Amino acid sequence: MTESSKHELDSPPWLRVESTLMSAARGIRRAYDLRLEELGLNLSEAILLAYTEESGPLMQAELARHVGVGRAAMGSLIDALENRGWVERRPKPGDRRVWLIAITPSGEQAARQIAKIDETLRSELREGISRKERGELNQLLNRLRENVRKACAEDSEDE
Amino acid sequence: MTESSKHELDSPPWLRVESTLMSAARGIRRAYDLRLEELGLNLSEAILLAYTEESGPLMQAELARHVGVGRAAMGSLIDALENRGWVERRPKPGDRRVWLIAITPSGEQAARQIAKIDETLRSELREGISRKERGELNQLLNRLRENVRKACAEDSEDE
DNA sequence: CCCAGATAGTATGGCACCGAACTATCTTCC
DNA sequence: GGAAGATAGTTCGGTGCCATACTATCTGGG
Repeated sequence: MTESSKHELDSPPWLRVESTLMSAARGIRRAYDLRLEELGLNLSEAILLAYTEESGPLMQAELARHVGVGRAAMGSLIDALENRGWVERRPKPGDRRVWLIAITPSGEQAARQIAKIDETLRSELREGISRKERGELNQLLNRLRENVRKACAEDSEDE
Repeated sequence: MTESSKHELDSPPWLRVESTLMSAARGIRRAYDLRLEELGLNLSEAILLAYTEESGPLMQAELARHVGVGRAAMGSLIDALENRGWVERRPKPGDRRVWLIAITPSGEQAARQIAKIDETLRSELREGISRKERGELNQLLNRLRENVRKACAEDSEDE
C-alpha cells in the first residue's frame, strides 16, 4: 500500500470521492455564506427564498423535500426568513395543520439581490466547467442521491 | 416516484445545483455513518484511517489538507482514533511541535473492515454510474474546490 | 544571540443539520 | 360518532464542522 504517489487522480476509492464531495460542499457553503453576509442570510436561507419565489406557496414539508433538508431544519429556516419579513405563513383553508409559505414583496426584492450575488459567484465557481459538465454533475448527484435513499431504506428494514 | 427528479434537469440555476450537492453530501455521510456504526466510527474517521493506512505517517496539518477539513477538526478525529488504539501520535525527531500520525496493527485490522464495508456500500451507490463518470465527477469536484478556494481568497483581501 | 514572524497543535464558542419525541390536526374504517 | 393511524409542524439533545484565539515551537534577519 505504499505506492502512494499517483492514485490521487486515476481511480480514487469511493471513500476519497466522498471526502472530496463533502469538502466541496462545505467550501461552497462557506463561499456563499461569505457573499450573502451583507444580506444577513446564509446559503440555505437563500436557496429557500429563491425556491419559494419561483414555485409559489408550498407547505413546509414539501419545501423540505425539494430543498433536501429535514422538516425541523426547514422550520428554522422559515422562522429566519419570516422574522425578516421576506416570507409569511398563511393558513391553508381546509387543513389547519399546515402553513403555506408565501414570499412577500420585500422578499421578492431580496430574492433579486440574491440572484445577483449568485450570478457573480456562480460565474467564478464555474470557471473551467462547461454547461454540459454542469448538467452531468447535476444528474450524477441526483442519481447518487437516489442510490443513497435506497441504501438507507434497505438498511433500516434490514434487521 | 420522487417528483424531485424532473424539475432539476433542464437548466438548473447554481443555487439549485448547490442544494443538490449539499443534500447528496449529507445523504452519503448518513449512509456511511449507518453502516460504520457497528465499528463505532463515522465517515470522517473512516476516511482518515483509510488515508493513514495507505499514506504512512503524516503530520496532522498534512492530513487535514489532504482530507479537506480544518486543523481543529483533524485534531478531534485523531483523538477519537487514538482513544480506540487505532492510530498513535509519535513525536517527530527534530521538531517538537508536530506529531506523526501512524496506524497501529489493530488499526490496520479496522481499516480492512472499513474497506469491506466501503466496498459493499460503494457498489450500491455507484449503481447506474460508470467508472468514467466517477472520474469526471471527481475532476469536476476538484475544479470546483479550486474555484471555491480562489473565490474565498479574493473575497477576504477585498478591503 | 535575540526578537519578529511563521507554523503545529489545542481550546472555545457558534452554526447548521439531524433524529426522535411531542402536539395538533386530518383521515379512515368500524 | 369514535378510536387508530397518518401527517404537519415544533422542540430538544446531539453531532460535525468551522473560525478565532491561544500556546508552544521553529526559523530568519538584525
